[in-house]
Parts: sequence; C-alpha cells; structure tokens
Amino acid sequence: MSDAARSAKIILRKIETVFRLSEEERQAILSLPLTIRRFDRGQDIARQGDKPSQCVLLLEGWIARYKVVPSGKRQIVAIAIPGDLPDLQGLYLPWMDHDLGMLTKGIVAFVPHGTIEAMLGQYPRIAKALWRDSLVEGAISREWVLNVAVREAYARVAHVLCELCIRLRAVGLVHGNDFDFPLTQSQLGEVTGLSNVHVNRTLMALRSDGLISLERGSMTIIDFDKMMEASGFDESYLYLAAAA
Amino acid sequence: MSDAARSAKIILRKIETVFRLSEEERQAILSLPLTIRRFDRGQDIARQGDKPSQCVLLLEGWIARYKVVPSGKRQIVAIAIPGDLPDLQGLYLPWMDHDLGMLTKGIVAFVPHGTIEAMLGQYPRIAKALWRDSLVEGAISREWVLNVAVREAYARVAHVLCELCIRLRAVGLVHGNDFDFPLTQSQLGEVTGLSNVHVNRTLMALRSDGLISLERGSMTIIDFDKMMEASGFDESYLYLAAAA
DNA sequence: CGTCAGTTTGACCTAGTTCAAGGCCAGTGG
DNA sequence: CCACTGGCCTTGAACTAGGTCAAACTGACG
Repeated sequence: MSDAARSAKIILRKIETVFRLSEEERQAILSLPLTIRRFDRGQDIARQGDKPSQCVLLLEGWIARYKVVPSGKRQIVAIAIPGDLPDLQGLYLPWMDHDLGMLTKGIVAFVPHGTIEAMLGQYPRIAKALWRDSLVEGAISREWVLNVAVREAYARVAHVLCELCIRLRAVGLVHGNDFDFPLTQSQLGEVTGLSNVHVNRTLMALRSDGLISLERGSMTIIDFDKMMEASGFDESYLYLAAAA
Repeated sequence: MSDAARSAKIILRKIETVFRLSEEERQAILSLPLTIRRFDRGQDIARQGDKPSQCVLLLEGWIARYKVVPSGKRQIVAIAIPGDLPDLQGLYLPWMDHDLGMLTKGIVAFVPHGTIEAMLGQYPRIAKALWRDSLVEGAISREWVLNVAVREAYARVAHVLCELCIRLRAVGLVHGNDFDFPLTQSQLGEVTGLSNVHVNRTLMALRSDGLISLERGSMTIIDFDKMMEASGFDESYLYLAAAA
C-alpha cells in the first residue's frame, strides 16, 4: 500500500469511528494535499516555541509529546500512535508549548493549516469530529494526571499498558493480545514519572505475576482482567465506543 | 450587577481575549438562554457517568474536576475559575469521565447543548474560539502531568500557585499580588498529589523563604520572580497573550 | 463554652531514587 | 568468523522525599 493510500485509510477510520461520512466529505478528506516524510527513531518533528503552519498526521510509528524541566528531567506528556493528530492544537494555538519527537522510526503526513481550515469551514461535521478528537486527547491527559499523581508504580505502569493496548487495538495494531511495544524502560519511565530502575523492577513484577510478557519489543498482555484490576483501569475516558 | 449581566460580561471577556466580536456575534452570545444556580462549597454539579445536556459556565467561585481511584484517593485533575467552561467537552463527548464539584460556594450558568450548537453553526468564529479554549485546557492538563510527574513538592506547589495567580489575573481577580485562595491544604494536596501534611510543610517553607503569604484564604505572592524560578514556571502554555 | 474543620508539628516508616556494577544482545569492523 | 562497542536490561545496596499516624493548636460559629 502506498503512503498516500495508507494515510487516507487511517484518517478516514479515525473520523468514521465518530460517524459515517458522506461521499462528498470523504472526497474532501482524500483530496487534502499531504507531504509525507519519514523520520528516524529519536528525531524531533517540532520544538517548543515553533510556530507550526502544518498539522501532523501520524501514519506509522509512535510519537511522544514531551516537556523538559530546568533540572534536565524529561517528561512525556502524551503518546501518539498511528492515526493520531498529535499537533491538531497548532491549528488554533500560535506556538508549541512542548516538543514533538519520534519514539520509533515512522512515517508522518503534513497538512497545511490553510487547507484544513478551508475544509473545516465547508464541512462542519468534519470540524466537529476533529474538535471531538481534541477533547478526547484532553480526557486522556487528565487520566494521566491521575495516573502519575495517585497510583503507585505497579498500578501506574499497568495502567499505561492497558491504555496503549486498547488504543492500539482500535487502530488494528493488536493481534490477539500481542502488540509491538517500542519503548525502552527509560522512556516508559519518562511516561510514568518513574526512574528506569524502578520501571525495570515493576515490569519484572508484572511478568512474574503472570500479567504481561515483554521481550524484544513485543508485548503480550497475558491477563487483561488482572491488569485492569491491578491498575483500576476503566476505558470510558477513551470514548472509543461513543459514536456521537 | 445581576447574575445575567455578570455572566454576559464574563463570557464576552473570555472570547474577546481571542478576537473582537462583531455586534451580531455579541448579540448571539448575549441572547443565549441561561439557567443560573447557586451552589454550596463541596456540592457536586455533575458526576462521572452522567450524560450532560447542558454546558456549565462558571460565574463565581472555583470548581474542581476530579477523579477517584479505587483506593479512595481523590485527585483534582483541573480547576475552573470564573469565566471557565469546565464542561465544554460534554457538548461532543457523551458521558462524564470525571466528577465536577464546587471548591467554594459559587454561581453557575447552565446553557443547553442545543442552543450552543445552533450558535456555533451560525457563527463559526465563536466555534473557533471555544475550540481554542478546549485546546488551552488540554495544554494546561499536560503541564499538570509534567508538574506532578517530575517536580519536587516545593516547585510543584509553587507552580500551581503561579498558574492560578496568572489565570485569576486574566479575569480581574488579582489585585496587586493578592487574591482569594479558597483551597484547604488537603485540597491543595489533591491538586498536587501530595499529602496534606506535606503541603503544610511546603507552604511553611514558601512562607519562610518570603515567597508567599497566606492567611485565612488570602494569598499574596510576595516575590513572583522567585516563585517562577523555584517552580520553573513559564506561562506560555496558558496562551493568554495569544490572540489568533 | 463546646464543637468542628482546618492547620501545625513531631516521630517513624516506606516507596521509589540514586549510584554502581554486571550482563546481554545486535551491529560493526578487522 | 571473531572481537569490540554501545544500548539496553538487570540487580544490589544505600539513601531520601514524602507518606502515615498521632496529637496539639487555632479560630469560626452556634
């Protein structure tokens, strides 16, 4: 499949989880002018302070939105997976308040703000779908606040894994209970606010309790029920089953 | 000033920080049908799982959006101050993923989703302003993730105080460097993910370092520069100086 | 004057950090 | 084909920020 075809499929899937599009709306989306670029693992896509003029649609790989604190500590404040629009906010907010970097190598499509705005003006239902998408992103951020603020390490790590599994499943990237998990333990520490050492011990505990298996970038959630129970996971904040 | 007049003033101020409204747009907002209600401190406005049919506009007092974890711990994931629309997401997301409760007594205006949607359809610039508002809310959540994940208690508490001071100033609720601060130390603990005991010790430290003064609900930021330095505060994520 | 909610302080405890050292692989170059 | 290197993972030991428990203190309010 070509990159353009893939991107079309991905963006349509995203919006059509919210509602069926008309043929006209579908065409409007498919005729958006895309610039497709490949990025390497670790490469930055945009930096804090940038004034973006294009939106980012992630086709393949994982992206981190992260912030750095004067002490040098880095915190990943959101993870984007294929199909996500990790910089939709750039459309209406004039500068980046965080960095955007690849967690893996990947493929990204850029769409100029102008063409998106034109499309939104003409097709209000698409605007509504994207607005909704940014609201879900906000809901995820709030759950992350909860996660790092009150859950102990074991539950916290388990919660992140549950969320990623469910989100990846929604875009067809989970087979059975297996999915690619490209984060290093240090990166998982930057997600959870834990040290890499403690992430390691926590993963070891999850493994020896028979909840997960993780080797060479391949994750299996062996017992999803126990994972949900251990982490207090409730997927309703992801709004996946919520066609409007 | 009547509640209706107050609500008009507040909502217009909010939107007009983004751009000047036309007389027609202004009228559309002023003629929204409002139901105004008073709430007591501690009263809940909406609960997790509710399917809201109205939006909430906060006229007076503070609102917390909070989540509860099975262990019983409560986390405040966002604070709304006068002029905020703490449940704008209800417009497009079908259920509440968190609770909404008063941190103080206050006055709230409810607006039916239907009338808002009608207005947004007719006045796209208003839609854009509200969308933008929900994007800023997302940016604040991400900063909170950073705050609770990586900052130590002293910086973390100071950061919350800086943010609230700036946001309150933007709606005219800071005089000099003084503002009403109605949170108990336990509630501040629920914001920062710290125990009430440690919040107390941290506030004592901030006081004795001459950064703040806080007595009987009245906060003074004595040295804002030092507060910013201590907490690594950078207001750009609030997008207050960012007319589109 | 008693009560109740919130604040302050002390003493002890623990989850998670930090530092340090090995181990394991995959890729590279001789 | 093997040795070397560099990320990443794993483990141990010592340390600390912040939690928990408990008690005293303050002020507002009926």
